[in-house]
Amino acid sequence: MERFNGQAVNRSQPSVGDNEVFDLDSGYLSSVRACGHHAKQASFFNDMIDVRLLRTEPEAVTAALGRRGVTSAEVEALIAADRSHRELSARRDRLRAQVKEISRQVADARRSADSKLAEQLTARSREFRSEEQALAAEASAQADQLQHLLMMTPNIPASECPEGLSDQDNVVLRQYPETIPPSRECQRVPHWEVGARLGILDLEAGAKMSGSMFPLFKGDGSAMLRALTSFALDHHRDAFLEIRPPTLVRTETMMSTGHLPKFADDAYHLERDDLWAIPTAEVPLASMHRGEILREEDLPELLCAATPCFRREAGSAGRDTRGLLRVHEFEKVELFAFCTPEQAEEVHGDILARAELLIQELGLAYRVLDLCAGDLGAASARTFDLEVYAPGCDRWLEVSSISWCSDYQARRANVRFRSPGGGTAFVHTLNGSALAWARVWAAVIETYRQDDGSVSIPKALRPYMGGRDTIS
RNA sequence: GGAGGGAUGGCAGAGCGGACGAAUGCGAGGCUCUUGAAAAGCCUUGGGGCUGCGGCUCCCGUGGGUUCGAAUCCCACUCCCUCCGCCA
Repeated sequence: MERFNGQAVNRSQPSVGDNEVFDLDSGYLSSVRACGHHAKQASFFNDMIDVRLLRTEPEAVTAALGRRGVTSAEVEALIAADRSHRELSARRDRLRAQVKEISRQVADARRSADSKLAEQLTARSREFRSEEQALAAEASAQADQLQHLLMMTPNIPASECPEGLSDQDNVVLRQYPETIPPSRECQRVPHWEVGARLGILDLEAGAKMSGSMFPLFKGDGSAMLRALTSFALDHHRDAFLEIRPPTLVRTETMMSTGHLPKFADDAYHLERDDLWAIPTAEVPLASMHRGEILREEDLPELLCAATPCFRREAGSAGRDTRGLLRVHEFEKVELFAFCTPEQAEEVHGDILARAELLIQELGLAYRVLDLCAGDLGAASARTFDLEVYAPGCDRWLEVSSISWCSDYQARRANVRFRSPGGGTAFVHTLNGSALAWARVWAAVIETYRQDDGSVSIPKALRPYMGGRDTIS
């Protein structure tokens, strides 16, 4: 599928899940494949991992989710809720069937003018009905409970994910350049100082308007942000369709990507209109085909969007508060794909390659991390992070996170495709930033700082900044 | 903000109280015919749960109500569309 991989970088990318997607027995796998045909009932059965897997392979699911820190008690609660829900609805259905049968008899009795019998039957039916209603209420409460548990459960990690429960266990796959050259004296100034001195970053002004961690860029600082966006969009234009989505979205839209219900505290919510400010363009893009059945020949569908991103950063108070290390609002170019399960590995590699290539063209040092099972985002089955090195603050800054979400989001958003055989199956979704600008901006400013205090503009950006080569 | 209209299977669209899980058309799959293709004809074509694997049953935006019986009647909610007003 070279057609969507115009700029192959080195092909030594890691293997992102071979065909044995989950490292379990083949029965498990075939059940993964076989159960793509039941996405109709939007209420319970298309959320997160497949409920059927829970029934058929409870140990495998428990083990797989255990790798990312879900306790077996939690999985058991899920299984119990499912069982209880099925029992209740089966009983309810049996009662409904009886009511139905009786009403048929009523019709007969009426026809044969047997009003006494009709009377009796009616009375019995009423009893059944009230019993049915009680049971229906129970069943629906149980359904809500199951639904809730399902929505809270994260995706099953790919077997290739490194073991581990925290970011300590992430694996550095490679570094570029292999050995980071020692930074020169002039590079050892943090970007907030460089930015302030050159008048291109005014954190105080941003704080005045909106509070701390809302940066304000000025002059060439702002221009460089625009340049980065144009540079990236042009870069991906060969294969990715540019989208400018809304940045305020509904609750369902946030649910689909796995950002809700569990992580509500991380997002900005507009209470009056019940809309959420997107934390990433992945959110609206994943809902672009909500409820649709795509044609297999249209896959992979590759999308690209530049949007602002909003994050409350709750729970990280006091950490990384300097400069642009952690901000509430930043701009980002996001790549997103809908594809078949078979295409996913290649698309994942392609997005990673594109993000890497951008960093290389910007002349920044970076490394690629393979996130361990415990550090994955809720929706992801496998994630690679890209971190650029910022010599001024002497830190690695995460500027991209490239995730394969298998069918987790597709299930929640109910996005399927029809294969030539006629059947439907959930698509796979992938996303990755290419790239998140605030931190890239910081790394560029620090890396390109010169002895005289000016900052030279990376060659790749000069065409987008009127051909100039220096910010001074 | 105001006034209307609508939500049914992959899509379009009928059904307006009793055999409707749902007509019809299109699409899709299979078969026949053909050197092949087209055309034509025949058949199949939503999903869940239970099951003694022969079936049974539930689901017509969501939730309530009326009724012996609801896709069909009533109420509420959600979403979509049209028109008017206001505004970039």
